Amino acid sequence: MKKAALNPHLSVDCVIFGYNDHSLSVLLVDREMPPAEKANSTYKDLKLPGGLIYNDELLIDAAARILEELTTLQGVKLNQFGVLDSLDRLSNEADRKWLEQTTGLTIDRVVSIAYYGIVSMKDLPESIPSAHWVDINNLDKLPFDHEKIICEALNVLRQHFKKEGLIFDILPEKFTIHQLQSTLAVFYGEKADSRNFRKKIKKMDFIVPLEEKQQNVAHKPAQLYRYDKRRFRQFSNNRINF
Amino acid sequence: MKKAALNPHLSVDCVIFGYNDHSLSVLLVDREMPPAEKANSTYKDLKLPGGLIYNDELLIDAAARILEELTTLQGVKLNQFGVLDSLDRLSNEADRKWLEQTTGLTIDRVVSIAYYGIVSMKDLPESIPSAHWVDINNLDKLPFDHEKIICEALNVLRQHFKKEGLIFDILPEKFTIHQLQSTLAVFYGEKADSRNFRKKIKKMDFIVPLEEKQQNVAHKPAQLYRYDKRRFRQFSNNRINF
DNA sequence: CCAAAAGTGTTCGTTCTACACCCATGT
DNA sequence: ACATGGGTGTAGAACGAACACTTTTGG
Repeated sequence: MKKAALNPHLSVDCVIFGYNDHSLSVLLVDREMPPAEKANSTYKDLKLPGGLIYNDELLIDAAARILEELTTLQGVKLNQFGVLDSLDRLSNEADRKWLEQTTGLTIDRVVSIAYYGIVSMKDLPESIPSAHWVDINNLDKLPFDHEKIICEALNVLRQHFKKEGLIFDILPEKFTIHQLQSTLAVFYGEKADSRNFRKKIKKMDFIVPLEEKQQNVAHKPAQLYRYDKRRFRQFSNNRINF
Repeated sequence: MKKAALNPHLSVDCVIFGYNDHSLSVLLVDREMPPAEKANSTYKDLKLPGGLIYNDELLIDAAARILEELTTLQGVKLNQFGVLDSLDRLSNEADRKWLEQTTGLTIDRVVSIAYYGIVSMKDLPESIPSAHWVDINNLDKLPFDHEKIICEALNVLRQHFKKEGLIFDILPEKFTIHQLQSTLAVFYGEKADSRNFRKKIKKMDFIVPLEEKQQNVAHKPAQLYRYDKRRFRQFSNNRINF
């Protein structure tokens, strides 16, 4: 029930990372094209979820809305990380026609603002209609500059883990050091020495031990910790040492 | 001689830092307003140089063009660092009218992409018509969110010094360690121990000693160095230790 | 001979790295 | 009893911080 019009010059694109215990994927959506065009395209018909914004809409709200429309995902925390303004983004005639057909507008120039988000694939239904998880290491050719965007998103995301404590957004409220370490490992693709890792963590006073341990696990139950955002903001002079 | 139209939805803003041996300033331009409005405004009539882009223009080209139009500065290397999309950017009626009058367009929503640049004030004419250098520590109230933008620009700039070797863009091709250190000091507002600084620098093999020394200086002539971009890209695993 | 910046080493504390074994629990 | 992850300590290397004096040049 939007009153404002679509803005034919501004779009958003979303890079949604999905992780589980072992792998990291990106969410891509199907692009429907007229069959004639389909034959011509050198690309797979997968793209990042994205689209035009409304004139009375914040970019981040547009990103959330479009993500929901295309993938049904809700409540994903989105972070802006880039701007795409090259003049040849629509140089593929099929791409432009597709946009004009799906929006009903005349499109000449679209600048796109890029967002990324992270979700746990385990918390989601097995499959999402008209969307697909693609492993970060198996990306095929994608339309536009979408590969570059994804790569850039991953870099920014890793920085945000360090600078903004973003990792704690995707951990449960109570977590073990092991969980923290192996979640990080998924995003960095490597696992460091766990003794040294523990030493580091214990020095970070924004990671607070609870008076509580794991229960019902088939091994020595682990100490649980929580993340104290306030202490992080105050104390840390920026940049965690992960 | 542009054929394309102004894009009423997209603008750029430029934060141009000017430095000399001792201080760091930002370039602001006068904003002409009808006298009636002028009386109402709580702001000084200074703003960041910025304006709408043309539809066939890259954002960075627009930024360079607008910077030149408003300040006559040419050839400043510009770096994108932010996006401004809040809905109340034009909630000050005077601001919106000013935009509509100067562009001749109906303006409802403008998203702005922010760029920063750095120039040596010594290399420029004493005064620039209708523009002013304002010391970074003496910023008065500015329209919109321009104060926040400037602050953000400075943070990003400091990061780019470390991550992208940006500092070497503003040093002469042949420079001394002292020059490097005191230039950094202007942007960080502090100067560290020079013995330790030298030790650090000597370990960076992308800072290469030349077979050449200063001449005609009233003190022991200093070793000159150059910056080797290729070695920096290859070797440095990102982030100089300044 | 003075002013001005160049250049140089050592010590001490901190942090980083590499590395191997026993512990508590559920099945 | 075994499988699973939880949890611990130490030694050596690398790094960062603090610190003061001599050198070379031009004026």
